[in-house]
Amino acid sequence: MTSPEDPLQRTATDLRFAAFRLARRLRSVRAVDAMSDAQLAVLAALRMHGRHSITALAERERVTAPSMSTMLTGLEEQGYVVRIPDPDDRRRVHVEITEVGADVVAETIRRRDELMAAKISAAELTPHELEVLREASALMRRVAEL
Amino acid sequence: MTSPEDPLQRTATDLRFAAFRLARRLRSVRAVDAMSDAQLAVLAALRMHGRHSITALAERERVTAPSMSTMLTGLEEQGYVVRIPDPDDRRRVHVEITEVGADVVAETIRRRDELMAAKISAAELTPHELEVLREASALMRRVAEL
DNA sequence: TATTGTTATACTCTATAACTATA
DNA sequence: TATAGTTATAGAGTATAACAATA
Repeated sequence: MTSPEDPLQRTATDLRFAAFRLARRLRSVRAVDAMSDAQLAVLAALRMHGRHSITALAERERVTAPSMSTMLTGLEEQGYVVRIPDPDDRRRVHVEITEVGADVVAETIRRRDELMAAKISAAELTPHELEVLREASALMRRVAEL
Repeated sequence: MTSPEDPLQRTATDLRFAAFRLARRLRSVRAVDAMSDAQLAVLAALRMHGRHSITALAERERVTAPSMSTMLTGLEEQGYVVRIPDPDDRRRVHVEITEVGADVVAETIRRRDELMAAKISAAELTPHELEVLREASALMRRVAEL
């Protein structure tokens, strides 16, 4: 067990709070107003990791296959993804992001990075503080993957 | 404008990505399975900032008043909040978190901190790296508030 | 008239259960 | 039989429009 005074536990609490705050603030920035977080997360996964079967995509996003299926129908109707039948296994479907879909993700990321950069700039950090944030980013990714 | 090689812009991108990753991973931890992120956010706001009018709470959570009203009805039925009529202005209602509601928030935070601490521990960080995360947490909060 | 909150209605995201098609 | 995906149905959270009560 860890006590509240344990530096590790204190760091955990601080980091949990800070990451939530920052993520929440950034999440409100979108390229397309009508796009939900759930839809954006699916597009981002497809853009980063390439085509997925419905089942694989559902597992990655931690939703059920029927939920993913209906969400994909919506994304497909809006032209952000395409369903591609698998020629070797006719039960399967590959889902791929379209150019338009990828553009929406790229533009959203661009706007979020822009906001993030504006905030960091406004904070007038010292070179040391900037370096701390850089190092911490890498550590946070490492910690999150465990 | 900033270029992609700009250290500030690079830090912004790294930090945006890391904060999202970490927050997403933590968000999946709950004290009560049936509780949604939206409900938890409302309870956390009430616990941290005290009683709110419906309008004020809707603004804080960036949803419309009707959305907040229906969500509160659900939370009230589950015993997590109470509506208290304002004696001086009979249009207004104050929303307050109950002890049960506060316990749910506290337990959720406890579990998330526990997970966070376990991950940091598993990462076997050096004292320097731990200190970097601590400093960065404070900087991130400062940046997020701007 | 303006403000505070609710009700009516509709759409999306989520789930579970039941189904179809294919392996 | 098992697997991949869809359809049917229901509940929660979101919105806008229309409304009631009060200031």
